Amino acid sequence: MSPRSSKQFEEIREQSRDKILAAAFELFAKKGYHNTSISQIAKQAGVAKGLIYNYFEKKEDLMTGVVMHEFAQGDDFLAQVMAASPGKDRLRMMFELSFDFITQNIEYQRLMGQLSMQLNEFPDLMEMVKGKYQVLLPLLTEMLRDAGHPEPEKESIILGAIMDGIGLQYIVLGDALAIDEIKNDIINRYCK
Amino acid sequence: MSPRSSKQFEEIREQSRDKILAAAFELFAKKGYHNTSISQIAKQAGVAKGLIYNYFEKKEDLMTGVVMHEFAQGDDFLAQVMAASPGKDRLRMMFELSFDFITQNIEYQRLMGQLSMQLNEFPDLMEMVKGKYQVLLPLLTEMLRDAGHPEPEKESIILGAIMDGIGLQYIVLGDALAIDEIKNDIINRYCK
Amino acid sequence: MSPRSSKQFEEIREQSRDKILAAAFELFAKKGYHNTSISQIAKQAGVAKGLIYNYFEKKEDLMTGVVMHEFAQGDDFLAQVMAASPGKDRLRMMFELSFDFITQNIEYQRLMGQLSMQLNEFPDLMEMVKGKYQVLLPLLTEMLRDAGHPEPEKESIILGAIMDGIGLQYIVLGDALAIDEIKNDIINRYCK
Amino acid sequence: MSPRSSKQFEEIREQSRDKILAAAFELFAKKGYHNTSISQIAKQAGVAKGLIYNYFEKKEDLMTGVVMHEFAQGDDFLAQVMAASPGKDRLRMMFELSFDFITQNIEYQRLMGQLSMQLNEFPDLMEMVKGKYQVLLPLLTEMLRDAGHPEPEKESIILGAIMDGIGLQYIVLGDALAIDEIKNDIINRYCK
DNA sequence: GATGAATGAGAGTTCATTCAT
DNA sequence: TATGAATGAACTCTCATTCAT
Repeated sequence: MSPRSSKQFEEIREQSRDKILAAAFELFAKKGYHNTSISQIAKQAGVAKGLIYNYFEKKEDLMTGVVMHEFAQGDDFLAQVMAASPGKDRLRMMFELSFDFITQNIEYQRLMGQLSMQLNEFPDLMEMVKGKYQVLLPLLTEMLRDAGHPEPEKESIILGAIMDGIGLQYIVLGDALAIDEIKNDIINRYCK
Repeated sequence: MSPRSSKQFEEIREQSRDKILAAAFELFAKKGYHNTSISQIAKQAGVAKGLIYNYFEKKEDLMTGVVMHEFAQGDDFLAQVMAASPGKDRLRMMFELSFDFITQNIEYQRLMGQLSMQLNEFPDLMEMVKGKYQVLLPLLTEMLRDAGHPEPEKESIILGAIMDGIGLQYIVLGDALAIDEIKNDIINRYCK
Repeated sequence: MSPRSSKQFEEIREQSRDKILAAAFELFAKKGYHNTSISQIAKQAGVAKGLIYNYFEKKEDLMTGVVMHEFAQGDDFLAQVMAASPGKDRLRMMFELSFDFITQNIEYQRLMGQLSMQLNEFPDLMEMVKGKYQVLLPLLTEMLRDAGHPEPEKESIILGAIMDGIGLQYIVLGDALAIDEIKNDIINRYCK
Repeated sequence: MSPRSSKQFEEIREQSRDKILAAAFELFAKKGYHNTSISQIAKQAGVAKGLIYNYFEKKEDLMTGVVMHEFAQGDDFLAQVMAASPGKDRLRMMFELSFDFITQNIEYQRLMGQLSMQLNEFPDLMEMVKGKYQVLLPLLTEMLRDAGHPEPEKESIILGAIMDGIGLQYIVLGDALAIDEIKNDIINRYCK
């Protein structure tokens, strides 16, 4: 009957929090934020409705939590890209991983897409998303410069738009979009 | 005394329907479909809540109605593009109008963006949107061919993605996106 | 362009009123009073919704109108019974017509049934229905007396209950009720 | 501190459910199903409107719940009848209890009456009501046979109709129906 | 007499949030 | 920490009724 150590509590908290975030992510992405109820998230997470409010003050905070959690995993993505040697190799690696991501994490895409269209609803996230763009764009510029592109500043903007546009179209068209051919085309263009 | 003629009734109906559609469009775009209530639309349109149901069976039908109404105006866009002489001129015209549209009809962009992220919620519109893409892509291919591009099929897909991506980024970043420079860059690339 | 005579107006009024009453009767009986909307009645009657309010102040009055109209036709029923010669013949005629009525006018039965269960909702009709009972019961007593029954007062009450009960059961059970056998049994009992 | 045990929850649930059912029963019987709103039931039960939907998915299910609850109590009635010794005594007991029931549970009568007139609206209940009839009729036949009636099959049908008819008339006429005299008459007829 | 667009109160229902345990 | 019963505001949708024509 000894009281649990604060470390044990911490672990329990983290486990519950993760279960809730995972459930929320899946449901928000699949059915949309407004079509997902707290009850459904609780059921999916296997916890009681009330518990969610121990970790998140409002439903909106759940969305914020989910997005931040997913963003954190975006760092893995970046790390993998950066692990490749600078130049065309790294650029190719970036494309490979990006196209894999687009096709395999369509849930994530959809969630971010919803978010982007409704950023005024989630003011906390607005800055975070904008910041993400401001961070990624220079990295992309650098990759292009390393790969020998003559106008890396201009090109990075265009390339960023291309990748966003492909993600968007994949959400809408699904496999009706010949994404493998597009991928090859893009790699040929930028990595010779 | 005598009842209104059916033509009179038709006019009245059209006016009311238009008021409702305009209000719904504005609110759906600004606040999102689920964040917009029928009451708000009614108030914005200056009609009673119940009247909306004389024209649209369900809230979902309002969304469908709005999108179809906006799509119809997309035909004007196309007509203007086609009015330019084939070749680089037409391509340039397309870019000019597209960038104008992106910056001036951000409401429309936002509505379409939301729709794309939530297409499974509006099955009627799903097909319409896909169909739109299938129609526009070949036109774009043709314009590129007329403009002397060596690989118009491949390029049209990339160009489509670019334009979608720019629209998406403009929604998120707003004027933080240097859209005029992008426009000039694009025009230089494709129209020499 | 001569003004219509008041007699012509009267005819038009009566036609419209009858169409409305017929539609209301059918729908009230089939779907129930509360499940029938004025719009549905108007459509079924082939008139505009507003016209109904030229003839009936409120929806409730429509119910009253329908019931009174149907009651009036109950007089035909009575007349037919009375046309038979007094005694067992008349009683038999009453049974024949009653059972025919039960099986053929189930709509009417259902309407009256609803009404009976909800009389407090239609105070105007309350007295009318009670009055009907007070009128029919003595007639039944008389028929039984003419047919030679030893205790016609008591028996008429029982017989009235029997007929009401059979009607009720027929509404619920439909053809699962062996109504022909019951009819024969009853006729044997009362008409030797 | 610690959450309530599931047994505690169950008790709470049962109490609330009963309050709601009791309120719904009273209001449905008095004012009719369609004239009773969920708000009124909630107020009468002393709970919030939303709570009702923790226990019943739809308003229709409330009706089903009410009827099943009342039916269950009908078993008590049967048990009491069966407690009397077979033969005329049991039959007399059945009459005594039935007439008591008719005059004392007019709410129940009215509810069942409404239900019968609107069975197509409650398909779940339809079968239950028919089943009830199929069960009770043979019991009645048996009682008549035990009481020495020469034609118990035929008579049970007539007797069932009589009792139904009396109940119906009592709903409509109330105390204008000389129900005590009828009761004595019936008992004299069937129990010598 | 006849039309149907318009109104708005009120219905059934959902759901984020609270709270006693 | 964890539970789920309870709340009530807000939602979508219906419909009796009105009224200008």
